[in-house]
Amino acid sequence: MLDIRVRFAPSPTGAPHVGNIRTALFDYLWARHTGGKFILRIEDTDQAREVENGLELILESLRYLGLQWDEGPDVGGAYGPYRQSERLPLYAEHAQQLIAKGAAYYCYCTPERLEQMREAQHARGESTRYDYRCRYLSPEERAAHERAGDPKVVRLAVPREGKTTLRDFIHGDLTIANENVDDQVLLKSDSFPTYHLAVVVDDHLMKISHVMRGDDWVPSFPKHVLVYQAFGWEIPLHGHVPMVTGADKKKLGKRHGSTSVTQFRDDGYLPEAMLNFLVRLGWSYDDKTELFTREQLIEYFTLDKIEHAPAIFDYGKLDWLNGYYIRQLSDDDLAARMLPFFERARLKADRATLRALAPLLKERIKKLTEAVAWSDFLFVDDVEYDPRSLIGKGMDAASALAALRAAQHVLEKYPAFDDEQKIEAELRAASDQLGLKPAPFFGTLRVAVTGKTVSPPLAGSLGLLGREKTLRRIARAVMVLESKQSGDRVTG
RNA sequence: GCCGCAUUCGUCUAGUGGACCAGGACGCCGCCCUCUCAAGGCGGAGACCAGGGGUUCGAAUCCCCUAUGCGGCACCA
Repeated sequence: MLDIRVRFAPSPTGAPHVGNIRTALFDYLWARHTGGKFILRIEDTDQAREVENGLELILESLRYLGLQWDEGPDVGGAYGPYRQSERLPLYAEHAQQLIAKGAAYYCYCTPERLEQMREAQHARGESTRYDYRCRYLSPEERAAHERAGDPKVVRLAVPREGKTTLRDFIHGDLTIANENVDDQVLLKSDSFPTYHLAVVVDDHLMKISHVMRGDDWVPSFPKHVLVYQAFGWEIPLHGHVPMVTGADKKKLGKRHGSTSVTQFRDDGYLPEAMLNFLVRLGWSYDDKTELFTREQLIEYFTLDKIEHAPAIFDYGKLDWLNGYYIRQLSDDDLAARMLPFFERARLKADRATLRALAPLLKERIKKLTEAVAWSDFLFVDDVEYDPRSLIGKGMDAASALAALRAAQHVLEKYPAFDDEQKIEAELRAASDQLGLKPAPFFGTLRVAVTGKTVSPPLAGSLGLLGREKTLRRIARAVMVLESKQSGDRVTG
């Protein structure tokens, strides 16, 4: 039985994208499912595109989702280093071997020349590709370039005939005619490898058993297969996972909304919801199950259930899932997870209050960020609102005033608001006595106390707000209505 | 332009020749519950399985063609 070793190999060019991280999830699940190893390798071979905190963003994203890696740049492992920029000699050496085997050659073409070449090809309506100029250089010409010290790259010598096939465990056999494959650069003039050399060398050296990557890599598989064959290496199992797209079916990008994993974290999405959502983009277990715990995913995940076609990232369904997982949280847990969002909003929310608030918000919020807007009235001195909203539908200023005074009477009797059920019952009775339906009665009280027309259940909210603030706010609302009434009389 | 991949309700998907006049979930609509908002319960609309040819007693499922969409065509990954 072969040792399962799968790797996630991002390049540190920015915050990891949900599409990429979905692939990482598949990698992780496959490793855990099989008892294999999940390896993190950093493909930092493009110095120009690298971002300073790129590595940190990758690690953060993986940690947020709990995709723990077994080998990687920070934890090491038997096949390191795990940063390609630290493996340069390896690539140079292997490029050398390919040249010796006649599978690759030095190319002295300048970027300017290549640019002109492509322009000309484009003008002629041809597909752009290297024109083989340096592939067939005479020994003399080659020596001249060497003597002149011209910068050079190493290019793969792709056969001009035949075709190359890759057995893909998601798509089946993929085949591309060699005549359509470019003589790709393998080693750049700055002595860094390109992706095409580095992946093959590293996947082989790191004994990777399964290569999973996005569908957008399909067109370049022949280059990799050819390199494997030139070395005489066994080709790992490959699977090209379908793309994750926006609603317009185009590759997910900034214009589609949030796309980076860390952004979702900051927007208040739970890792368990993200995990569940991401895995269902391109993978399913059966015809009924939508909800999966991490443990279940590890148990159920198999490669044969991966979808072939691209999937649209449905933000609405993610919200539903997130709401579902929030409802499953214990009050303590929810409180702990909400805390940072209140801190970020500069509200002095203490753990105990949040813990008591949790059951009230649990079934009302879809994201942790929403907790703040629902409950900020608890953590400020006073609330602002449009006085007109004190008067509900079917009410007038007089009835609203009566409702508030009745509430005042009821609430003043209680030294503490701890018996919510009893308070609610009494408020209801008071409302009844005034001949008001509960809706307008509680509505007026709600605005007076929370400043909102929508809030968590009132009795619970009053309990959390406390007697002093509650009564103060009601008294203020009474004054507002009184002055409004007298004002009405004066002007009317 | 060339090459490649894909195509089941709006969306994510189940489906691998008969159990499918196509099942589940999100969303949507209605009802119930209800102090607001949710959550929850119940019910409903929604896919001639991209189109056209075959193969077969029988096709969403196999083959061919077409269409459409997407992806790739760098000394980027």
